[in-house]
Amino acid sequence: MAKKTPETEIKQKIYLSARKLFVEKGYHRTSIPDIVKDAGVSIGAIYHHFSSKEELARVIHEDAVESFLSRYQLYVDSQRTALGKIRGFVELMLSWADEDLITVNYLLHARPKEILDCNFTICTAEGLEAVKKIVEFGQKEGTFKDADQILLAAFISGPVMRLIELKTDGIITQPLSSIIDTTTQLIFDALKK
Amino acid sequence: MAKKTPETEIKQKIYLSARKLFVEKGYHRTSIPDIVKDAGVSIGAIYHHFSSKEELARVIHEDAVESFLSRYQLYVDSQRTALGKIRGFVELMLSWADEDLITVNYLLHARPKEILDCNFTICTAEGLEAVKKIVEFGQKEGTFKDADQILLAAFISGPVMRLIELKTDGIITQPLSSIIDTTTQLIFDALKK
Amino acid sequence: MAKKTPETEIKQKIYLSARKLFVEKGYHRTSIPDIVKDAGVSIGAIYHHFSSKEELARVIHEDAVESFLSRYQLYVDSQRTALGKIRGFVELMLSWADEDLITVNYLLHARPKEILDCNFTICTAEGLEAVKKIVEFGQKEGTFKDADQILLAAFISGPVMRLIELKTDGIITQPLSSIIDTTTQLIFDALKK
Amino acid sequence: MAKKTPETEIKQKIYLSARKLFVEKGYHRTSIPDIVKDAGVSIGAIYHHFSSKEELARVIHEDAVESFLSRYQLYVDSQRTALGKIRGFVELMLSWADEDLITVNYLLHARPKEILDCNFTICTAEGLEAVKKIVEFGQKEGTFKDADQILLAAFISGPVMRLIELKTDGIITQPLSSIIDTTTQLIFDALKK
DNA sequence: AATGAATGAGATTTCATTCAT
DNA sequence: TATGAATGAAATCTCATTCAT
Repeated sequence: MAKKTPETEIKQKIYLSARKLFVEKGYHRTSIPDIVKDAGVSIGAIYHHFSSKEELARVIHEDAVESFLSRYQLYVDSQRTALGKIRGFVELMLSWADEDLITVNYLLHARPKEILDCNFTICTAEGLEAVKKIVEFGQKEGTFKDADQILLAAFISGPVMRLIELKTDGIITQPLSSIIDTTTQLIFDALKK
Repeated sequence: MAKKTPETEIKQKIYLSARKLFVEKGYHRTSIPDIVKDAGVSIGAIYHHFSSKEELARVIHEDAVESFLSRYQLYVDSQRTALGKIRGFVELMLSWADEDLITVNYLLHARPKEILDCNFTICTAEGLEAVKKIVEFGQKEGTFKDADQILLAAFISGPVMRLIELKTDGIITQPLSSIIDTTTQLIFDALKK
Repeated sequence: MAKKTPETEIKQKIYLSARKLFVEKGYHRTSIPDIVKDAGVSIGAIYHHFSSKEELARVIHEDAVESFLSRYQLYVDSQRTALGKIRGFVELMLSWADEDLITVNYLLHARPKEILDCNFTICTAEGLEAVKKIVEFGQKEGTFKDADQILLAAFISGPVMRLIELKTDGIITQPLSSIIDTTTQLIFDALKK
Repeated sequence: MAKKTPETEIKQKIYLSARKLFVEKGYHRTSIPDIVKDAGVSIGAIYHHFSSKEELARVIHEDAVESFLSRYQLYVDSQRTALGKIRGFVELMLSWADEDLITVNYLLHARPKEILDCNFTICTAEGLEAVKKIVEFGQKEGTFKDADQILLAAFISGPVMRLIELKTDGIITQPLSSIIDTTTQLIFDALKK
């Protein structure tokens, strides 16, 4: 498992409650007392383990990015064809969302702008780089269209993100893993020459 | 012009400053004093024109939805082919984003959950319905695949939303209207039989 | 009256309560709720008039310094002999302490170090300069000893400050103005050639 | 040596760091974590050796008083003339300040009001008594003026305290022991008949 | 003796909102 | 209409202290 888990049991409880509440209610509508209630710990314990509410959000976010990147290696880098890589990416995201919708949503929606003054769009940036690498590979392979890489990348991440959103909003009810194949095919249809 | 414009100059100033700040910093990080400063009006003026901060957000949001729907009629409903409707939708969104990125972002990102307790997911709901109508049309026409409508809809809205995000983040620098044709083509390639 | 008085009645109440409490209990043992209770105003009113507790202390302090300087002009600068200036200084401090022990104590004891990170020892600095000017004058006049100016200055301010402290602590019970003459004489005996 | 030194090395470290920080930043701005950092010990160690932060302050203070009193015996009580006693007091204070400015400042400035609810003005009280004894001696001897004893006492302690303050603030840079003679002479000039 | 995780009361400050003018 | 002084609930965070190890 690539997920970095916090050391102590209490730290873990704080971490999980905070992540859940941040996704459910948003960062700003989640107060420290909310986390205290949900995690069943004291205020002091939170500040003992995390220097501030903001730092708590940052740690959660960085863990999610790290988790994404290690899954990416497993599902995408290991594939040797463009189609395989697309399928890997789709499978990574959709099955991960089935398994841990909270973390995936945190990754997709924790808009740093909402939390921090300075933009550290590590999410957008890292996510984009990862997907652009797939596009580059497909173009070198000769499988993909020669259109702008960023545009093509939007056709990989865009539909996947949208599907996860629709699952979160309860509009899609079936497991996302049941539509991995179709999704992969549609993306491929869009990108292939 | 479909945009409902506030009546007085002061109300207009409040409206524009609030919308700008909500997009720039998020709803919760924008305080009434922030709006006072930016708009150069008094606290009293804000509460004279809007009953609460929440109502201010709701008015802005509803205007954006209304604006979207009237543009939808113009660009999409008027089209008589599935391809035409896709092109219309893409053109509507991308040229609108070029023209008024703030409003479009407000529409896409104002997550009601962040603002209100009760979900008034008018955005997601309305947006989804609109796009699903295109899918239905294309399937009736016999042009589109017979896959799940929601899945196909995700291939229309997903990439478009992603492109607007990338423009907002400064990763795409060219006008979005310059990629209307290619985007349309890629969506069509994904959906067509 | 040289004392700058705050504009509104409420601001005035906050100012006076804060000054009283800061002197009585010290800056750090005086909480905002303490001031709220004593002044009979709301928390919000305090923050409406003063940007922070620290600023409240700074304003009080600066007023006291300003008040000191204008009294100094009146009592000391107007005198044309060294003895007259010493008497003026002693009278200024001791009669002021009789009249407004709180302000004088604030001036003498508000150790900026207790309140702020950076030292802005305006009190010490201003006070010292004022007293050093008397010493310079007396040396030019030929009345005072030729010892180090700072040392001589310590014989003007030191006993006066000590007397005010003893009055504050309740060890001296008579009005300080009753010992102006003797105090002046003793200082003069120490400094004169 | 009259100074009661804490028994263990760790207790000593805590004691010295606390005293230094109390003087540097004031009692209230010094937190237990500050002492932990400065002394390089654990929280537990502090509470093992001292029952509370307040007790730590009290022990430091009482040590300083005790140290003062034993020095007083040595420097003042041993003298058999009023002039000798004044010189003894001045030497005691100024050379002690050169040697251990922190302790002396603690003695002079630790305003109990800042620390405790109940006044334990041991400093003011003990200090005053000591100096008043010199005045009594000088009056009995027939050397000193017949003015109020407290007033005369203020001319012994006031200038000395002021000089130490000026040294602490960096306004006096030379060693205070270099001005023992002049200071003695000036005090004597003020008090003598 | 020594540690440091855990506690929770209490501190300062913010900010949406009201209301007298 | 328009103003901004005033309110006070609620937010984040600090810190002296306890206690199991």
